[in-house]
Amino acid sequence: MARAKVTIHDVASAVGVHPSTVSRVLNANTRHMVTAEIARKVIDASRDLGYHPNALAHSLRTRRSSTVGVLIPDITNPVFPPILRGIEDALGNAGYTAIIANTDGVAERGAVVLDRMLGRRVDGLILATAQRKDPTIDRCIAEEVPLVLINRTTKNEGRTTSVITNDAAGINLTVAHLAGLGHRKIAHIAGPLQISTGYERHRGFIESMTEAGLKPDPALIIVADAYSERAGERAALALLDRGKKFTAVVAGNDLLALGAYDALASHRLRCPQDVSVTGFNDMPFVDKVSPPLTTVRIQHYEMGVLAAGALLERIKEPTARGVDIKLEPSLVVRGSTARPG
Amino acid sequence: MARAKVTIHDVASAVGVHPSTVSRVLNANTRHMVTAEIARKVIDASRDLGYHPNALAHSLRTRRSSTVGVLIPDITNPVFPPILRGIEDALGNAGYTAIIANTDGVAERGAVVLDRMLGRRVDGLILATAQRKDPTIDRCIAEEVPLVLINRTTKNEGRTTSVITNDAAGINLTVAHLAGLGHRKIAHIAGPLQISTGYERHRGFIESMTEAGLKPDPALIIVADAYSERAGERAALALLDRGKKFTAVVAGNDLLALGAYDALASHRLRCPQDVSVTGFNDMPFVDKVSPPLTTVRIQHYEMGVLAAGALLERIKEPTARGVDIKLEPSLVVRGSTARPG
DNA sequence: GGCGGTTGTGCAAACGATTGCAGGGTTGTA
DNA sequence: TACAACCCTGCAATCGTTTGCACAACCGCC
Repeated sequence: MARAKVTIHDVASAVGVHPSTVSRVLNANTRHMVTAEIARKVIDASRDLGYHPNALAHSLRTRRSSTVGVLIPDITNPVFPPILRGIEDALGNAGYTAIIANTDGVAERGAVVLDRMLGRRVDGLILATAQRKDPTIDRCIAEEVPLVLINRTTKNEGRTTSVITNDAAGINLTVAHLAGLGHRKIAHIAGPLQISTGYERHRGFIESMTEAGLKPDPALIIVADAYSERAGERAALALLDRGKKFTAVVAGNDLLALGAYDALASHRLRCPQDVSVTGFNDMPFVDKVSPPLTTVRIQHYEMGVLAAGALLERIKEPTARGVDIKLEPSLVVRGSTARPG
Repeated sequence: MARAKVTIHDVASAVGVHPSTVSRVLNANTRHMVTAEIARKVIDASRDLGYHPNALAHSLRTRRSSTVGVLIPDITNPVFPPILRGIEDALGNAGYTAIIANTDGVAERGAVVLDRMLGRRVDGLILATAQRKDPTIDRCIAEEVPLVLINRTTKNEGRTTSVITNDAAGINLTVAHLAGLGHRKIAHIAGPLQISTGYERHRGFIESMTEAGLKPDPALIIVADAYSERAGERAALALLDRGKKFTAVVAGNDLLALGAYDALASHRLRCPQDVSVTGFNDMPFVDKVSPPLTTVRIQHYEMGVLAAGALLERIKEPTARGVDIKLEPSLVVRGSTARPG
């Protein structure tokens, strides 16, 4: 009842003190300024009246909203929920609230979403949408909003903080695994190269092949236009159309790998007997697909927690130089890779 | 630059008018109050200065935050992302922002999260966490916060609005399908009965069995203690332990079904040759598991959109009587069901 | 030319909190 | 007893908008 109404004034007049006194009592680090007895009365009264502080008024006055914005491409992509969960848990513990928005990877949508967040006076931002060259990021830097990039990073040297995976190392694990099984003709379905993960994994692929004593064949490398099953299927079909034989395909992420499954099936190729496939991310349920996907495990939840922590740091210390936290991935071998027929 | 600073006052003094005039210009439905020429000047100036309205101040004054809270059990459960996407898309179009929080289904966490949301003065709430008897809901009703339940509903007659699936009808589809294949000994792994989905699907199971001319056998019905894979596995194992034979199991949702997969496998039972399995929700990627899961498809995204729409209605018309929107599910037959051996 | 009716703008009080400053009361010391 | 040093509490301004009200200027009309 009446929750909408009771303010600090009501509590004040109930106790018979000035609103500022109530404020001081309710504020942990000014409470010592007021007599214990009055403090108790105030606390009792605010409980009895059902007082709940108005965060809006608080934020307006203090210029801190205890809110951070999180931009992701699409919550429907299974990589993100665990990351978000990590972010929310860590922020929640610190008394912060996350506002999440989907951009679908289109810059224009990102801009309006960003506007909305800045309008809400978020204290900081976590971006999972970074492109290697990214106007959204430039804008944030210009506006001096504390910023942390997650999962993907950008070209900006030292101007941002990021929490990412060692993508090249991850790909190296897959290539080494496949080479160890005896594969020599290994294809690569790369993610979009304007995204750091696509770029780095592609670079890692070429390096790892060379390292393994294999020549990366340009005819066996194709770049998908998005991180989605459909894009993966299209890319794999295009690869098959080229007619160049291969016994394994390293996909830029799990969705692309699942798309490749479909393409192979439509060509009556069996996985792993005819073609081995690897993914990247170890997103939920890829252990249950058929065949269970061999993939690179990244630390979703931890990335979220670390990113949130890093952001809170930056909010406290906005001038600190950006750091790059790089987590090491691991290989999870399942049923989608085998010796070449 | 300097975004933090420029306010309506700055724009006003730049143009040489009073702040209230600027406010009127920037507010679509008061703009007609001011001369076209001045309006143009104000608009130009606010663009040039890079003015962005402070949503906090706006909300404080108008008592509308254009924000709604969304409570879900766990974003990591794949049913929710599509629902959330629907909610966010619909809210976004209306200029509203969603704040999402996970409760893990524990009432206490729900209470603190709710506090936080009310503190932020959300204009309304969407709950996907409803229990059949739910203190959170009672509190919302008491506080007169516009409320919409999604996916799960509650006992409160007519006091709430909800957007749910016809759960009993969905289960009926699976039972009819299995009965049609020739199954007679059909088991049921129910979801928690304090949740409406668990309750309704359980009720639907019993009805459908009777309808199909089969006697529901209490020894073949077990209630899982959560909607999770592990709970599904435990329940299925317990069922197997009872030693009573069955040739099909109707699971309360997809996660329980996947857990049942594991339990069957550990008993060297093949699906669907030895035991058929059905799920509920048709969550993403269950078409890719092995065997592809026969399940009940619900309209995730649409539920989200409808719930958001209904909430916006209620915000506009808070006294309107609650309605219950019930969406019809459909059966998707895949590889996990077959004629009994 | 005076008068009622628009029209457009300014004024100032909100919205609900926080906080620097001032003042009244108490205590301790000389 | 007087004075300095505290310790509490109240006062009032402020955060950035919105909005009811007052008021001045203008219009047309008789």
